[in-house]
Amino acid sequence: MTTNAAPPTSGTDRFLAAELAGEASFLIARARSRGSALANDRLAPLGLRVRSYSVLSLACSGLRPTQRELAEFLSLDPSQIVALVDALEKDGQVQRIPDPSDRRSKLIEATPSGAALYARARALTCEAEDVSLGGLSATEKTEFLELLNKAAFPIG
Amino acid sequence: MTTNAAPPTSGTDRFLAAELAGEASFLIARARSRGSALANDRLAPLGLRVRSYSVLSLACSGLRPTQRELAEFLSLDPSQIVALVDALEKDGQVQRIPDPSDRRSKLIEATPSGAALYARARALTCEAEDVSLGGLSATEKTEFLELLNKAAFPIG
DNA sequence: ATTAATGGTTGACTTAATCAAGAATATCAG
DNA sequence: CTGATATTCTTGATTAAGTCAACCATTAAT
Repeated sequence: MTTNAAPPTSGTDRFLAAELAGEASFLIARARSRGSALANDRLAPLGLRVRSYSVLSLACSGLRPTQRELAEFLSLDPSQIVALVDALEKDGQVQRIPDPSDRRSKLIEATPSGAALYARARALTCEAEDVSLGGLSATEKTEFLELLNKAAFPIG
Repeated sequence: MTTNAAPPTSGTDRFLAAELAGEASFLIARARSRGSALANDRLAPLGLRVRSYSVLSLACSGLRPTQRELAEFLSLDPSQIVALVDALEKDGQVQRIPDPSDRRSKLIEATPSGAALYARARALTCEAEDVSLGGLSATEKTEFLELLNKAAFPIG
């Protein structure tokens, strides 16, 4: 038996001492990488990814977003929304509905099938979130979400 | 004058009521998108991006990481590290040093030029972080970083 | 000494991000 | 109303990022 007193953490723990480990951009990138990998794994059986899931989620919100609004809210390029909605629409989960007040824009709404899919997907992403944030207590989790919200929506 | 009592926030604020707005994966994705866009803009004049910056940062840490360690710590594929180190090395900011204890692996260390570049880059990313997390008070910021750390490094 | 495992590298391939331009519609100035 | 300007969605091109399998050199295990 070697002098193996260290717990089986990770092997790169010594880099926690580096300046980088204190920078938000790095920590967010790493948290996102882990979290979205988890969520994507769980969503895969449903034919969804975190991206398409987020579009489906807003399509299910009853708020009838336009594609432009989806792009802004999700921090994506409008052309990316086109591709995401195309895929969901071809799959019958979502519909493009002509905006009565502006014939340029299209309202994105979930079909019944899409709503059912979302219900299942939502359970999976919540599960993934629980795993992903497993290191946080319940109160820490809510505090974290609150601060994340402020970071994600600066002025608003 | 229309009944425009709402402050000029964003135009998509109504989606804050959607379920999605309470999910960590979405909030993290959005925070990262905003944050890394800010950081990339500031780093661009130095010929860096957040990715290459993070490699340079660890190369400047004095911890002499191997490429494998960089990949693990940064949640990147080893082949991505190759490309990042290639670019930094060709630019003279970083060196591949043969690991005396394992001739397979290479230790990544910053050159003096790389260290100088990092000093300037670090100032810019800190500045970007201040802007990015401008919605948080000082205490909230430290609390946020602490929670982010727990989310980014679950067990460790 | 053979076998298996690891670290770096390359190449192929898929997905994501960025950007410019076009068609349809809406808004605004005069 | 008319012409100029802006907006929405769309397409296409281009670059960056992520994923994966295979290879060589080396190390570790049997």
